Amino acid sequence: MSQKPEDFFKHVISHSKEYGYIFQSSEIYDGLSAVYDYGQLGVELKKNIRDYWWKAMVQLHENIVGLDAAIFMHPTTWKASGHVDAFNDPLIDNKDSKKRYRADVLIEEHIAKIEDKITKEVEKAAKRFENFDAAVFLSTNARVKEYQDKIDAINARFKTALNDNNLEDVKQIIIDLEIVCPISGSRNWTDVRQFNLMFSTSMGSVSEDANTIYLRPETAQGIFVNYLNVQKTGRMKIPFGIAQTGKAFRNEIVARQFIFRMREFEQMEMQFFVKPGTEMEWYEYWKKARLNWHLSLDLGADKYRFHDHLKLAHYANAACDIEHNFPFGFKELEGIHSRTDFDLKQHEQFSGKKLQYFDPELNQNYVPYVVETSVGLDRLFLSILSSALKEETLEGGDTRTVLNLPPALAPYKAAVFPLVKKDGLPELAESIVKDLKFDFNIAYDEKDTVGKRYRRQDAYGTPFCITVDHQSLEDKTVTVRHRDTMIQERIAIDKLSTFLEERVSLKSLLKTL
RNA sequence: GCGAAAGUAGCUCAAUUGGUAGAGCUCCAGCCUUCCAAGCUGGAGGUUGCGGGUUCGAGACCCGUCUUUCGCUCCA
Repeated sequence: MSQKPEDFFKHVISHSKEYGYIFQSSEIYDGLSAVYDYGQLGVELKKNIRDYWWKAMVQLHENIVGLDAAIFMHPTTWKASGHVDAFNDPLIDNKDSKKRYRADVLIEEHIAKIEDKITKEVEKAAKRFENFDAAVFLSTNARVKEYQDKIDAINARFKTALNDNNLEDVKQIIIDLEIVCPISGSRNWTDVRQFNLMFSTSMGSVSEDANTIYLRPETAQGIFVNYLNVQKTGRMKIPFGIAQTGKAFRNEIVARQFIFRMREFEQMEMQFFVKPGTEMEWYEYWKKARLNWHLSLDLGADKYRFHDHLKLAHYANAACDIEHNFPFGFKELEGIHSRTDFDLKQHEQFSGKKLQYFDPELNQNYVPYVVETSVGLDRLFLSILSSALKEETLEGGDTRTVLNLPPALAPYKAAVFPLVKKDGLPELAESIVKDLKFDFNIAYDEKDTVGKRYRRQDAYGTPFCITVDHQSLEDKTVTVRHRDTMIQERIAIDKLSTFLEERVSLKSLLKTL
């Protein structure tokens, strides 16, 4: 398509709405920012993607089992995971440069500058004196002490301000320290605001007794807190995995790009528990396995790439993303992280419960290491929909809009048409629908010319159209028209079920893995 | 959150310097009976995102607000 990426993305969005894939939430009330609903076709596609992932992960791996943990979790969970601290960033804007900074980072950078001065003093002194003892110098030199006192004072004040949630004082610290914006060089700051990326609500009907609880910002913790339950009751032996799909919620400051970054979204995660020291092997294994899964959708190998994280999160010793080429460029689709034993250790510490595994081969206990695969279902949906949407120019200059969805994921597997709405053709067509509908989601349409109906199903992404004509009454065969090639072939009615099964079932897709 | 652009029927878009809100497609009911969106007849669908202001008169101008896309920012 000779469209600008931006225009193509708008086309994806309008197509999604026009054909019932995605609607904006609460649209009649002007919508809710960055929240979307899945329509009648969208819910089918989403369900099929989820099913394909689930079967590929759980059904095809005897050492992976499923879980469905609640969205609400004990508040301490989020202290242990680090989300309470990490998701509470005090932010401040410079009014002149319009740049936003984390207030704590600005203050820490200021402290770092003072520390540099100390280092320089030490270096100077080291050159001047023989037998220089840095430790003695640090504790005795007046200038160094002055610097150090300054640092301690700032730290103490900042810590108090944060603990008391005293954002005015955080701003005052920045003003008192005469911190300037690196871009504009000005001290024209806004107030400090706290952005809590976790949604909270209260549990219990009596408000005084109400406990603040959070809507989970990730599904992983539900797996970690249940890891021992599953291991014991499922008699799981390491290495083993726990898979889960479900909603997570993040109060993003900026949530945009259609369903790419939503405030409410669905994750599909698998946490794989391994013996410490073997995690890199498994990390490589899952990198390959997950990329392979994406490639099986046949949307084009050039649309995927790995992006290795150079800066690792506090919990990880290796991490990468599988990125997909969205209409707005390569962006993260799935993350594969080697999370070490960080999460389980944290939960051991905060809960006081042992979360260890007894390894019969080693005859010893240990906290397993975890390799995580985490994919956004909504992002996957968007990657498939935007890769599948095509505006084709046919011979003769005609254009058609077609969704080349992987057949196994398409909302409708086939559509059945009577060529004309008389002569008993609708009755025969309906009897075919009746027969197929137990195994496949089938559409029926008898309105408008058959060509128009074909194009309508192309826009839906239906891989096959089955047309009943007068010959069908004679010899019990029908025309099957292929979505992608538009080629037609004649098939016996009693062979339809097998024909579809081979081409549109999840089984056919799973076998390619 | 800052900046830019935009918001008119289900979709894509019109509407002279401010002067009666329209078209195509879609949809619905019928006619026609045709294997790739194109025939005929009729019909439905709108307080122009919302609220206020200027004006004799606002879809258009001004202010506010909501939503979307883009850039910056953020993304444990």
